[in-house]
Amino acid sequence: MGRTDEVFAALASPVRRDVLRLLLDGPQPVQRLAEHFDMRRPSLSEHLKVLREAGLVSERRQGRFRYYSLEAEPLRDVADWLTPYERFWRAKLAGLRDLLDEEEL
Amino acid sequence: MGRTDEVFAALASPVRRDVLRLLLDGPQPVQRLAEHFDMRRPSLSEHLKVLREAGLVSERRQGRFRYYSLEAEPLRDVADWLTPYERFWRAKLAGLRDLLDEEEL
DNA sequence: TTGACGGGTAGGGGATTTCCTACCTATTGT
DNA sequence: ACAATAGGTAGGAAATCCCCTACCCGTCAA
Repeated sequence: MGRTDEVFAALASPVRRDVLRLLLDGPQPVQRLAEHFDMRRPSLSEHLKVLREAGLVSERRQGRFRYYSLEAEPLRDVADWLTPYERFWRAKLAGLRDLLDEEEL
Repeated sequence: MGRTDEVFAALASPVRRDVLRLLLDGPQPVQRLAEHFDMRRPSLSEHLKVLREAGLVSERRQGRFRYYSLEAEPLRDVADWLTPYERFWRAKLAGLRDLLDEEEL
């Protein structure tokens, strides 16, 4: 599994996407993140592990707390992957779909 | 599972992302798509089903062929989801550039 | 020092994924 | 009409995912 694969796989879970959204407000300890989820803490720990291994979060230990921070850089891969499709949904919005269809066949 | 969930889940598979990439060249029958994958056709059919249910492809029957087309519009959800993170990876890049500039001194 | 707290790991169970082979339908060419 | 072709569905096996409980370590406070 390449790194981009891991990033897309990590984003496949709504829980993990929610974690990233929460981290937009800044680094937070696990407990605070856990308040937002209806699951036991070890399960959240595993989600954090997936995010860590995809490079999407980092942790900083401080006393008995572990602050998790957003690492958005791998998301650039997603944005880059998305680029070639952009013109297609823009075309759709502009009502140019018929034109595209003619081009295609 | 909401629609955005389905889209992210569909993109989690490298095979399905490859299918979308192939469809950038225009609608194609299943056979032609299958040439690019090391798997039996029914397995590919199931991947196509996942893409269909996520709204990422559509099919048009013509004779005994089924032409699959890219439907990029749901990808806009992904792009929208990405937006709030953009400034973070830009910040990171700027930081790296600053570091490099310092080193160059 | 001892308990409580923050948070990770181990291991298991059920659900889901992903591949397979076998089979089915619809269309086309002979 | 019949065989071949395009491609979907059925059902099963293996792997993976996601949640759980039980347990572990490190840190802080009494």
